[in-house]
Amino acid sequence: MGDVRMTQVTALVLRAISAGHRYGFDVMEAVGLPSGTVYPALRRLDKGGLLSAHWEPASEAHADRRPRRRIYELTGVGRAALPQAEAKLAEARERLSALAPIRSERP
Amino acid sequence: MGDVRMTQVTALVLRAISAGHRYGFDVMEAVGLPSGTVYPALRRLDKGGLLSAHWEPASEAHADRRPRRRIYELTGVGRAALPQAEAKLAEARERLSALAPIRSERP
DNA sequence: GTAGGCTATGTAGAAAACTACAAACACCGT
DNA sequence: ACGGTGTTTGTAGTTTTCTACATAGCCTAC
Repeated sequence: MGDVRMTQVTALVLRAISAGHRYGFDVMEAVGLPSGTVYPALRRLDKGGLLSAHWEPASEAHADRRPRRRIYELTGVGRAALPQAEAKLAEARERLSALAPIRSERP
Repeated sequence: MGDVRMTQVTALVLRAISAGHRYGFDVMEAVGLPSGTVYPALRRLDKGGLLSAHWEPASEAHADRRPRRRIYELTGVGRAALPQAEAKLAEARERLSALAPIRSERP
């Protein structure tokens, strides 16, 4: 339950979960990042207490004819961290769109 | 002159230089990233041959009453890499704004 | 029965990015 | 002479992210 650094990736993953994307592969597709980035981020958020995780019942996987998924849900702490995540994303969005005008030197 | 990986940060720095922000501190302000991120990125771009660097003449710094600046310019290779950089930034912008809708399962 | 194609989770090792600091120069105030 | 503010460049050490796999379940086709 150490504290989690709110990076761009963790913010994206947290938002994806809050939007209803409940397992790793789905989050990967939603945010467009590879498994080697998403799964470690999910684990950090889990260990940090912002997410809780459990394996779906084998019956569901069997009914859908696919491997079992690991289901993530927002915790209270995770929900409380959402505004901070959105702030981080807004900050990043600004960085990408806005480029400060060139300072005129020695006018 | 090894090849440089086009990351979000290197793309931002490259764009800042192409927009006329010619030294490290200026790039830092333009892109809103700390020195510990920007200076290593500048060095990678320099070593990769996308930028060329030189110290401004001491006379200019003295005239403006400040420490000397290290001036960066786009090389031909750097200019050629700009579209790739913009593509990377567009990709990142999309990731931040768009969140894929939730897949309905077992309809 | 094994090869191939999805789905799904995961890891090892390298590269990059972040935090926190250091250092130097120029000035101003006391 | 010293501390403070501002500009500019930089580094050390840690954490995060990326690339490139690996593994496994479940299915279809050969």
